[in-house]
Amino acid sequence: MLLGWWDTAARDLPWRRPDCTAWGVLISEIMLQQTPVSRVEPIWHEWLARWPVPSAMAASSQGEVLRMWGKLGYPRRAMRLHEAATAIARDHGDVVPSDIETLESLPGIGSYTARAVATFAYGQKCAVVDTNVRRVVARAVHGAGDAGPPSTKRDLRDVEAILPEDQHDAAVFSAALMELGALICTAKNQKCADCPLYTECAWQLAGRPAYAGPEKKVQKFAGTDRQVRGKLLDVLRGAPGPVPKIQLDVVWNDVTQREKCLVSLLSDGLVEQSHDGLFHLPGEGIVEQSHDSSPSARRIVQQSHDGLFPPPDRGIVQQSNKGTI
DNA sequence: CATCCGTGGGG
DNA sequence: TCCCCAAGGAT
Repeated sequence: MLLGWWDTAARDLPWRRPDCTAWGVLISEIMLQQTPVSRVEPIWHEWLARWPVPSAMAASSQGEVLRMWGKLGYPRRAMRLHEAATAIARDHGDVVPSDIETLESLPGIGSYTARAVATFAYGQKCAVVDTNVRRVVARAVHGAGDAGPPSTKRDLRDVEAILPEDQHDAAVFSAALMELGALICTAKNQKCADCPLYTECAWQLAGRPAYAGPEKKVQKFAGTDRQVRGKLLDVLRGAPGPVPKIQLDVVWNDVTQREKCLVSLLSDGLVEQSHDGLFHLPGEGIVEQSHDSSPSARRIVQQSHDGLFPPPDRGIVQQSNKGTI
């Protein structure tokens, strides 16, 4: 069945190897949220080499993490992972927690990721429900063409109901369910002929009826704030240091949307503005050696002016380093 | 519960 | 070309 198929068909991914730490598993799970394996794998290796333990990442700036994140997308994931690393180092002895409740209390870790870490890093027996699993269950168990809208409670119950008794088997089963959804029981162009569940799949036995549920909405991207934010952040990622606002202005014509997105990036902590008016990744502002008695003290250079942002009538964001008026 | 949050590759 | 995603989470 599924366990046998796993032994022969599972991909040899680095975060599945026996010597991979729970920290390595956690990083992979965060990166794999909405991002394909092929793009995650090389970055994952770089991250593990650079930050072998959570405290190592906690010691780096957020900007450094964002740079290493590169273009994996949804950079808030990187910010939250940095936050989580800080909390793990500070509150959990630099050890990734193993219980679902504690994991879920960490930023960026929801139901899926908490259960994935508990299962794949610690071998626990618990339901792991992602979009692949929901689709496999919808077909193999319910005979539907695809999963309907998520229903956390019901989805969890469905998977718990089919989990093997044995703890180790259950963990492998969970991984196999996801792998089946990723390789065979895909959303489109599914490879039923190669499926280990072919003879018992409810969908197959029912003649593979088309999906009947509510239509799934496809998110637009072109022209959205998401695209604009991506362009703005890409400028800062590509620059070695703080940049003047004019370099951000050129990436998008619509001034209103551009300003709105810049403000939202500042609000999200993905971008910072120095007192000299330049924009930079978080933690990468201009610093100078302090003249304080304490040798390690550093501070952001401050220039005299009336405030970070100019009065509303002069626009949203300060453009020069001359201060207001 | 619906919407928002990036990105690059495949059909 | 354009459309549709690909191992979610937070609000």
